[in-house]
Amino acid sequence: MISLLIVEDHPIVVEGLQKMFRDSSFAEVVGVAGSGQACRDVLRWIKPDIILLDINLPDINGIDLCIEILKNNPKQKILALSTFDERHVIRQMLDHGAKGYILKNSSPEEILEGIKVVQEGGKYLSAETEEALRDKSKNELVITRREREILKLLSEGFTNAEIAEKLFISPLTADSHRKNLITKLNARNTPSLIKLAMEKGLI
Amino acid sequence: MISLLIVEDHPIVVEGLQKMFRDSSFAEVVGVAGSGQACRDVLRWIKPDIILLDINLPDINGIDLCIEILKNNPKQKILALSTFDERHVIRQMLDHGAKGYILKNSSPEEILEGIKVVQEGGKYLSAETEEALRDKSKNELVITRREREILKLLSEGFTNAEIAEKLFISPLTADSHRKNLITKLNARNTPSLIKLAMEKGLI
DNA sequence: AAAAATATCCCCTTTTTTAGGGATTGGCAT
DNA sequence: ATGCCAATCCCTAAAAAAGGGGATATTTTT
Repeated sequence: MISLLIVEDHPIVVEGLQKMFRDSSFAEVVGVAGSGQACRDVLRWIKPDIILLDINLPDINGIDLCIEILKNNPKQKILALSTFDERHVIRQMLDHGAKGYILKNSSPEEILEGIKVVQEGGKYLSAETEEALRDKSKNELVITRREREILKLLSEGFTNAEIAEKLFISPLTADSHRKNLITKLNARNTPSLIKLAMEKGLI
Repeated sequence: MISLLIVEDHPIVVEGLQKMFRDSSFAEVVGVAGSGQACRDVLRWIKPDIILLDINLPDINGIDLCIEILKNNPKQKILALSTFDERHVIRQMLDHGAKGYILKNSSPEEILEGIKVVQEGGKYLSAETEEALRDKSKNELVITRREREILKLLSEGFTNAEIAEKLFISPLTADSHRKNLITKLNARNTPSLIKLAMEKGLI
């Protein structure tokens, strides 16, 4: 029997998952936490085989919690749970050691399959997620730290000159970064750059 | 017994709701639809007392579906279901005749309470939702249709001149709208306007 | 240690936005 | 019917961004 900890703040979703595992024969829910803090508390007493970790928690984001959990227990198997809009997070979760990623709109079968695969030491990605990641790698969207910094400031309404002052660089440099961003994201100008960046979760 | 139709594309959430109503004594689920189209199909044969309508459906957005349903049957009671990030939508749903709004992270008690209230002809808003709306009205963020249109085009990277051409207006007019938007949202310039607009769900 | 990626800085011209304004129509609501 | 507000259009000068380059350090990665 695979033991599971559900970390998820939506009672409805928790109910749905519980039901699903009660009906299955190989996994059981040994704990439920509705927040990052609750998750920490539970983990002091319970060591589940797999943690189903929602990305959107009230007190902490999924990635940070994932990092934290794995720091304390590097072998912990974590399966990320999320809605579709957060593909950018998927990469980060997997990079930080999550063993899989499941969309909340996937079928019960898929979810149970994911649990099994992860328990056996594999990695699992929902079908749709794999597509999303493929798209992502096709786009080859790689933004540097500096560019992200500039992006943030641009989104806050600063001009090249103002950004330059803040970062102690030349306005021309700030402008170069901006232009590079526009090229990389295939935007038409700064406003559309901001939109695309926000859609991709870069801001 | 109150009859319910669940319109929701996440199987987990559907399970959770089903469970909740099975355990209750006064409401029962008479249908489930995972898309706008499925919802239309179901409604041809089933007339539920209340429709629980998710805002995020794969084929149509909740507001449009809400409008459509109410056009065909103005007395239909609709309870909107959503996550927290979509406050902006709440207003619109209620304006278009939804009878209430429930957050997916509210407790089963709240949800059942909402069902009861709506069935008795009242309106129901999750506690947190009411707060959100109050905040909103404090902000007094009122955007006209035209402004929203301009906003969208700006976010797609069109210049005043291009927008003017698309909408058959003068570039000066397009610019006026843009300036008004910047003032209304208290932005510094167009890029920051886009960011704020996206955060507030205007785009 | 060499290669690749990143960050930095520069130039020029044209287009676009910004920051102030102000003014007129047409529709909807009271 | 009258008043409000949305939508429309206009002006000017200054500032900023777009579009097109190119070049040199400085990290990182291999």
